[in-house]
Amino acid sequence: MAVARTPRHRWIGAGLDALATGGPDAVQIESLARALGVTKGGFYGYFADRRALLTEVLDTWEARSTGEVVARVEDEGGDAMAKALRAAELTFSAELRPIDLAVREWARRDAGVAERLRRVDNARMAYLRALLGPVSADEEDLEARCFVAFSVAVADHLIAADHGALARADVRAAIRRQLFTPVGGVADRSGSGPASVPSER
Amino acid sequence: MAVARTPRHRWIGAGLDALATGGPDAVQIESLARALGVTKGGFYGYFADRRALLTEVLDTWEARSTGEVVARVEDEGGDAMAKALRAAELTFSAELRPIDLAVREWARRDAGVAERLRRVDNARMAYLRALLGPVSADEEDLEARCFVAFSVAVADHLIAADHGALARADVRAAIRRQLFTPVGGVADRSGSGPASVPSER
DNA sequence: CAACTTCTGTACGGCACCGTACACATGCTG
DNA sequence: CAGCATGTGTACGGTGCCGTACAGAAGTTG
Repeated sequence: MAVARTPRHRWIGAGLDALATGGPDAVQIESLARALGVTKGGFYGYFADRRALLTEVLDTWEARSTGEVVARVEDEGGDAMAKALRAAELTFSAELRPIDLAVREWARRDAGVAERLRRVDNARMAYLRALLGPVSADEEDLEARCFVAFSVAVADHLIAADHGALARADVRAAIRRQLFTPVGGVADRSGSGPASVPSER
Repeated sequence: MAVARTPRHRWIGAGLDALATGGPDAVQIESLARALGVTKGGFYGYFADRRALLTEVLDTWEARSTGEVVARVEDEGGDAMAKALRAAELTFSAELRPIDLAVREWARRDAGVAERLRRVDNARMAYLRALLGPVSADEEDLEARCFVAFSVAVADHLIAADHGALARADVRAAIRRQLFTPVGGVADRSGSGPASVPSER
């Protein structure tokens, strides 16, 4: 048996890279083959067609974004808050974030992708609720805090504006403090509190 | 002189539609021609090539997103707050928002587009600062409020999560109240206050 | 109405990608 | 080492899009 230089997972990995940098249209078989230093000869032994690859790429992203994150977090242990923070950190890591943004854009045009994203986002939002519940006044306040945290995390790399004398990290830190300030409490200005909006890893 | 059935602005309009729904890759000359019920025969009389069209599509978007918005706002009059709110409403209208999202994704891969987006976002952020300045404690608080408002507006249609018993509009309304609550003040729960995060038009 | 200007349809060559077919090489296995 | 299974390179036909060339239609102007 000839050894496989380019097994399934390498094609999927290359597909994830292409998706992250160029969107779904950039996931092209011949293009991936060039990136892998191969021709497309072996591709069709693993996948029926391009669509099948895209499905598996999404499967992999979904698994990494939920199951694997949960597994790593549970493995590392800690209290509920530490776990939720670590999960957010892993979810918006430098590797996963570009894929996340590409999937969001993709979901605007593909109902199937939108449904996957809904599942994943709901799972993530559940983590956030567990984290921010203790400091929130009621359900409405909790949802508002969660949605703000999620929105800032998603939009951070999509908004190009400057902030005068402040750096983007300063703005994120200020938002983070407000999100973790209990209702009626005084803002904790002491510095690096818990980070629901993770900085670059 | 034969009358032009398909003048410049119609090609640009079709290009904007394609950009909004499918991203820059979907702006294809023969595809636009089909959408216009024409062949590409006349296209190259107006534009040197596809790249030239994309440039003019971006020019048009930039003008509409800044200049035309300002012009309409100034024309309608009102105090500073009313003007800023109207500007936000126009900026995230149903026609402009999909283009806005497509441009943001595009900017991740194209430095020229990123530079345009930076100009536009800075102009928009200046409006927001004028609006939220009076209720903010200091520059950091102001930037945090502006960035939250901007992030929620951008990410609203990119996040697929549900909110339990609440509707997304409820969550947006709660965030809006907090953004407009002066420092140390009590949240105004009376209902429809000013809308920095515009609802669907 | 005739000549002219301008826009549009059609046809073409080139290129890139998809998916198929098949020959070949590579390294197990008896 | 012979035989075989499997992954890979190469070649091909089909399709869709880009950009060019040109002929003809449509409307304008004298």
